[in-house]
Amino acid sequence: MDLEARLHGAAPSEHPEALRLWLRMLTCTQLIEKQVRSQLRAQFDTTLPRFDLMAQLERAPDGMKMKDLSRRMMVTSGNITGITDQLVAEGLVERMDVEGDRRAYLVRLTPQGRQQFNTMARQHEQWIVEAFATLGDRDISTLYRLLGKVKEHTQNNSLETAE
Amino acid sequence: MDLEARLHGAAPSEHPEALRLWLRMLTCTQLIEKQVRSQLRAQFDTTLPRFDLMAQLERAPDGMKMKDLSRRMMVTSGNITGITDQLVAEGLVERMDVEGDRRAYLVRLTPQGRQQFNTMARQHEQWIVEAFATLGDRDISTLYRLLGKVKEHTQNNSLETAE
DNA sequence: AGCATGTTGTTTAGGCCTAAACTATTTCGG
DNA sequence: CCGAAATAGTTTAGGCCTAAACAACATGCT
Repeated sequence: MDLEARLHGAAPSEHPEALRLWLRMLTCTQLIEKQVRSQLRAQFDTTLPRFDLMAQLERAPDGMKMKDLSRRMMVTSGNITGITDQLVAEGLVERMDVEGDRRAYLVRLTPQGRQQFNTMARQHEQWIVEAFATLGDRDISTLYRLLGKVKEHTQNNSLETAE
Repeated sequence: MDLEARLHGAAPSEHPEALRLWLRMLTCTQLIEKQVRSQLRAQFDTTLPRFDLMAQLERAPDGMKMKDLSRRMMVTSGNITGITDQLVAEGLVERMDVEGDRRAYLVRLTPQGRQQFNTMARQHEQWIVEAFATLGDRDISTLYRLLGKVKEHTQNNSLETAE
């Protein structure tokens, strides 16, 4: 039922708190994400990656290059190719040539895609608000601030190790 | 580069804080998880799901039924079948008949599997400690407590909607 | 006992995701 | 200008994950 009982059976550890926190964080995101995926599927017959890609495009009315989508979504280019293909087939998104660079495409929402995304985004926000409804404004901003530190630290760290 | 700029372009929302928090939380877990996956691959030539399954078994010296693994890891039975097959092929895990129930198996670590897991678990803990190294003990326990509220709330909620 | 119902694990089809190899194009140094 | 290196996107092979259908077995009711 629960991921949070996973490790450190044999080796007595010096920092069990960080590990417990990590497992709890993972459990939370998985629970919420499962909810969101299941609702997207049930109510809109779509998937989270498709929704996420459309969410990126919604903020770029003139379209985005696939490479930029890949960077923003933190996934490989090959992955973007696949998701885009499907959204194109569903008529929600279109590839446009980039003048001045015959390698690249601009991807943008079709009017139908934009309309459908807006409907989904309203629902999506409700699901998320409900997921955190147990927390007060103060708790939410505390969480946001602390996770900000973790995010900065991890991003800097992965730059180092990637070098 | 960053998921945290995803939604609410058109519809002015009433609770943007929860949404921002969610996107940041997702970014954090994805960054850390990518690190862990990449290290598991580089250092031990294995994957996170395999590691997670072994972590479950490490705490159950007499083995676990596949259904219990499925519940604990919050994934489908079919998924457990696949991961177990691979670990069996690698000699890290074994299926044993359950006396009194000819449908089920007990899965447990082989001695080799247990040894390899302990080595990996020590490294894994280090990676996690480093991921949260920017936070003090007090921040960690605050995060842990607040996420505990989210976890309880979401678990209760999913029970309701599943009924 | 006998049958309906539920449970355990497997299989299948399909989507997501990656790393690595590949194609086509652009850019840049000389 | 020309060749080398970099970049954009695609393809491929393979692992993860799900939902749904299925086979084998267990349980419980009458």
